[in-house]
Amino acid sequence: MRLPGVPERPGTGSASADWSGVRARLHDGGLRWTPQRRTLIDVLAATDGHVTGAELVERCRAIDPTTTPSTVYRTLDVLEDLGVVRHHHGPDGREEFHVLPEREHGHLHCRACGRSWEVGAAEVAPMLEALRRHRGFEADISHMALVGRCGDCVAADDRAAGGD
Amino acid sequence: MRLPGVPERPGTGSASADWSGVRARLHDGGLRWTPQRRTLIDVLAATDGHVTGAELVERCRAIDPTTTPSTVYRTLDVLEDLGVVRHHHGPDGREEFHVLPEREHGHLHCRACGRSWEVGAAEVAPMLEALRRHRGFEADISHMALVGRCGDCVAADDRAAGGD
DNA sequence: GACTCAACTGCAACACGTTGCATCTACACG
DNA sequence: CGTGTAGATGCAACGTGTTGCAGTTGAGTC
Ligand SMILES: [Mn+2]
Ligand SMILES: [Mn+2]
Ligand SMILES: [Zn+2]
Ligand SMILES: [Zn+2]
Repeated sequence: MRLPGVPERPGTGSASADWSGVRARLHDGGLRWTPQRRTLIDVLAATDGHVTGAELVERCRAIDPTTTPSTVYRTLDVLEDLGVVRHHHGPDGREEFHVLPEREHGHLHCRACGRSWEVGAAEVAPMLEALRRHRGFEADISHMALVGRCGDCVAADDRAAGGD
Repeated sequence: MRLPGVPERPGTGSASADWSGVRARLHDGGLRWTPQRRTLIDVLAATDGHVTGAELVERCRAIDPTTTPSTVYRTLDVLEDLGVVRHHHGPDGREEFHVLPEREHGHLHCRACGRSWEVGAAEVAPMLEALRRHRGFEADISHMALVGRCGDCVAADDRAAGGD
């Protein structure tokens, strides 16, 4: 029973999602609902797109200054088991989390300009399908992060180097 | 003029390679040949396949106990610029180095059993080619690491779960 | 062999997580 | 509403790198 004065700000937060369900799913697994976990869920609900682990710790501390990194990272592990978040690693190996991805996707990171893009499952499916057929290997698309140079940076380099 | 008593153990070390050339190429770039760099080169020359950064630091310390991590990591950066080593990141984001890869390749890591495999450039070329055509993105194959479950572990899971 | 100076090193501090362990607490049950 | 207990927390120590800076050194030049 939602009060009229407290709109849920639909469209904000990731996917206007079933955060309510998380508590129930924790209980179903014999896990617990704690103040620390609620803090992190609040942060995640207000987050869109990709965010680093360190950034999540910082945002939790903004709500509750007593927040401890180990608790946040352990809770993120739990939430990933639940499928609520997914992580991959940036070019330097640091963790990046995606909250409730609507569609499964991999990641592209440009070393030159630092920007990143999502790449839909369909776009990489042929290769992953080939890996499964040839080797039986089932790759985790969400964890995939390709590093390289984006079109803009390649063009810029070409202009600087070979240009006539 | 190699002495008979000090065989080079051909086949050991990576690619029985042109380590001699490294010193010259450093000089060409205005860089220096130091005892610390020689230690790391000695370690790399005796290494086959993939090895973590931490492991390299440890092996340098075995030769020279005064070895400092920052020097090793900075030298690895230099050597990667020279193309002597390549690195990627394991499932946990830690660095793994490959010494003088004979052929360019990506990496497969099984989350369940921890084993890993190389995947030849040809095997992933179609997808990377598609990325280049559609987006202009040039992915670095050597840095690619796909995480998932290998054929053996998938089969084992299937047997445990669905098996009749 | 001495001079010079950019490249290099070592150190200390930091960033990002992870782990072991003692303590605490959510919550199922009576 | 108490009690018991498995699950969760907080802390301290650790692992893996990275960075700023002051001091050192490789190697080109005379
Ligand atoms: Mn990297
Ligand atoms: Mn990972
Ligand atoms: Zn770019
Ligand atoms: Zn496996």
